[in-house]
Amino acid sequence: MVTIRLHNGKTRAKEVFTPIDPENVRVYVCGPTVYDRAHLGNARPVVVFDTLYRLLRHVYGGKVTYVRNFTDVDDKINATALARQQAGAAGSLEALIAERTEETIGWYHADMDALGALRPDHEPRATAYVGAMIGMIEGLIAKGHAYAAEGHVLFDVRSYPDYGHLSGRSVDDMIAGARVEVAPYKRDPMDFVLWKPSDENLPGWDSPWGRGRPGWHIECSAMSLELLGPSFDIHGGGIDLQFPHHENEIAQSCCAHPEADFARVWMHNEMLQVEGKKMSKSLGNFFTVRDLLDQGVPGEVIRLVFLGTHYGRPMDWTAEKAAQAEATLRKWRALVKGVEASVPAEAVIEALADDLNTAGAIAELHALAAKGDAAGLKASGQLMGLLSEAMGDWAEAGVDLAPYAARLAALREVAMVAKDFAPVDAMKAALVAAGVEVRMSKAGVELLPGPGFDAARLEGLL
RNA sequence: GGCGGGUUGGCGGAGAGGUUACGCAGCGGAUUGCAAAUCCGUGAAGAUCGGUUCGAUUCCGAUACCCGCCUCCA
Repeated sequence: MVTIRLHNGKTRAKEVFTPIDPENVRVYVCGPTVYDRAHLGNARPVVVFDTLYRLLRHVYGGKVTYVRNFTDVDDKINATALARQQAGAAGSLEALIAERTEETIGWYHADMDALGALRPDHEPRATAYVGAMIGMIEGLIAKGHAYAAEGHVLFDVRSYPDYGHLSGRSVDDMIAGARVEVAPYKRDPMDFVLWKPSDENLPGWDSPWGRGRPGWHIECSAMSLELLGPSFDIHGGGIDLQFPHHENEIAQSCCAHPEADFARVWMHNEMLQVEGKKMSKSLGNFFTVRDLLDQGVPGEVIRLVFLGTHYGRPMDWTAEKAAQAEATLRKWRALVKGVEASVPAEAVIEALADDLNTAGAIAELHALAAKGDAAGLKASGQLMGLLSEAMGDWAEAGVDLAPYAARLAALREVAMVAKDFAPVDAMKAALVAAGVEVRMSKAGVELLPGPGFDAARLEGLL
């Protein structure tokens, strides 16, 4: 059995990973709020934890349960639906909200599929678990960890001494530096909402505290409990969620089930950056996965760029990296074409097992390519979600280049005798201009589609 | 202000207390009608200042700069 080591954010140390139940390794990752297209930053945790999922499945023989939720209760979704209704869209607010979340989930699936991310075993929607959330909130009130006030239910952070442990903060420090306005009904400024009232313009569910909707944090606590139980192995998400979201999840879940561990290992991916800054709408450096795909950047290329940097470090997205990744993948794809995958290389598995050292694993892929082990390269790449048949269409020419190769070879034969290479060079230049890589040797002529290949520009070359 | 992360060769980016990361680019060579591709070889590093050590880029401390969180942004 391969020893997996993971950096545990709870202990701030790299630890040997030992599953609670090797027959069912359980992972929960915070998924998207489905109000709009996923931006490139949203894709990083997807690729990171997809790679973890693939590794765990490889090591534990597929006995892994991976849950990633959809947050479909959110004020931004409500706002979109309300705006559509006010613009004259037909249907109830609930129906318009459902329409919005449905289309967004569809986009999300399409975009993440393009990155080679496997679908998780469960993708729960928060709206389907409101009953479980209400039950959990009732339990917290009964245990003295939460209180109702003015239609809200709040978590009492002072009732949980470990509050702040994950993010390394003390409640007193947080209050000192807090910039939030404190609602008058809070017992402590850091108390957070478990349930809040909804007016008639907002979706709501009946509860012991009146018609309302759940707070964000309780959603993940309830869904992980329902699908994975009170103790599970790994909880993942972006580092920006560490506080307050994950801190609050821990408080809720550990207070509701003090006998259990909740998540044993916490993994956080660092932020994706563009030009050295976090991607955000306010900075104007914002673009979606779909934008890149539409620009012709293949999902496989995006994935390889992501895997080039360790998940725990900030990663800068640049066009230069995309170009290099594309060139690398073209080379590898040419090498593994038509080859049957064997088994993933030991060195690749070792690298991945070392806290998901994907950059190290890529170095091993280069080593396999240099050795000419195409079968091992293919299998190893596929373990990392690369080099699959399904993702490879972008690297294909889409047209048969053989006739062009034959034509060029014929011109060359003539030129060799006539000592006039002008016609050969002219055709070669045209092919290169169309993005074709031209390889001539004693053995003959070989043509391959290269970066920026454009079949339309082959017109008239035969 | 509080908390956390980072600073590696021209660029990207890892591991390791002492031995080549790796990729791209560069340089030299083989090969080629010329190229491309490929192959062989090769130079180049660890923010600054201290400390521990026989030895640190790797451990510890300080300084500088960068980034993130503290706002339901992954």
